[in-house]
Amino acid sequence: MPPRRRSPTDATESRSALLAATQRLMLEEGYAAVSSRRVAAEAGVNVALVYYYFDNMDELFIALYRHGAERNLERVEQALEDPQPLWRLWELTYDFSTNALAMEFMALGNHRRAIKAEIAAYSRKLRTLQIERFTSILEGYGVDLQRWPAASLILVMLGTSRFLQLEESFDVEIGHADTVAVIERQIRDLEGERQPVSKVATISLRRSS
Amino acid sequence: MPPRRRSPTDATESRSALLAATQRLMLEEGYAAVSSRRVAAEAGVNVALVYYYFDNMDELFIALYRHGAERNLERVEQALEDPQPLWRLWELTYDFSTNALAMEFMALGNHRRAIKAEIAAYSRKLRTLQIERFTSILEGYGVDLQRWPAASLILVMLGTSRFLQLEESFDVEIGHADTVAVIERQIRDLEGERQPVSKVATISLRRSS
DNA sequence: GTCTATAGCTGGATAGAC
DNA sequence: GTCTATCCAGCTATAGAC
Repeated sequence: MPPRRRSPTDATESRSALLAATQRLMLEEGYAAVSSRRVAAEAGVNVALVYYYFDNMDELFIALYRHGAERNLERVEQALEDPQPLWRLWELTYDFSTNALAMEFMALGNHRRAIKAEIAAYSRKLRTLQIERFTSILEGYGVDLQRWPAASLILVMLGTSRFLQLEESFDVEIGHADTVAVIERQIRDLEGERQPVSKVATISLRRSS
Repeated sequence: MPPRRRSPTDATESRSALLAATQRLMLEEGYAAVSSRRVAAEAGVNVALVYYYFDNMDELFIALYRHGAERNLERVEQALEDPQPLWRLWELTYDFSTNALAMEFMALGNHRRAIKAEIAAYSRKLRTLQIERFTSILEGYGVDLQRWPAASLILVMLGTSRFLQLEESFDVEIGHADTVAVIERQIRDLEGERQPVSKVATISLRRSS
């Protein structure tokens, strides 16, 4: 393919195009494929613009991470307002693209300090929120929190779904259906049959803010 | 540091040195740090030797993966012979270096076909073995396998421990102690207090082969 | 804001001497 | 088996014209 040229009228969309291209590349070819040249070509933009909009490649990654993190936090908050927060959490973490991107960032953060710090800060914030809210939700369900602390249920769900997805991206699916069935049965025991996302929740969220 | 020179007498240890250096680099700095030049320097060996012993970098990675995979398979088989196989599986997957390396390989395999295929093949083989053996082990414990298929217990354990470790490598540990406590309580319910690795198991394994 | 041009580095891989 | 030398590609980042 020839590099996509933007129409001359789309002004300072370049920054967004670079972010979008970075995400696309990370998902399709892994973070190692994201070089200034490739991301620029993919965005249909000149290489030098990468350094005009971002101090360096790390900053580009961090900008993308923050953007995704904010969106994800909003989705989690919305899920927590839903009448079936466990079902929503499960759906959220079983969403492929979110998860795959998170994995790429973790692999990337593994050897880049600035990115590592960013991920750690966000993860702590998110986890704290999840535990706090699920503690009262599960209490409402009559769960014995001494035996089953909210943190343990959340981490088991997150860990399992991430692991299943990781394996699935390698076309390994042995035992997955059994595992999903067990987890969904446990959720059903607490929240009943899964219902579609409640629109009421979104409205009440708006009302309360 | 100056590159470590080997004593002139150590003959064809170069190959092993390269493999060891690759593993060290992957663990300490991530797979992206493994270049032919760096791995050669780290092993105290000339760059050209990398291509003498391995067709290309992918083959070097695959050779290292196979070596680790074989060793791991042996350890799993030994764990399955132990009187407390669940405890042993838990310990094995909660071992840091095994896990960290596996993660690096997965990130690497994510965008290198040859490596991806290697990981997939090994994972399927390992999972099949684990499910087969744990099905009869759990049956012996009186577990209701309809409600709790062996695969689901194994995958939840593996997924959770991997996730906890991943987070811990980012210094995020919120809720981890609670989660570990819950899982270890469940194991204790089935296998009693954790005992040190049984030597008898190793002997009986030898006898039966 | 966008581009060209370029410096300076690191990478994979090979040819050929010893 | 081991080494030197080398080719060529791709990368980050900057200077400076427009």
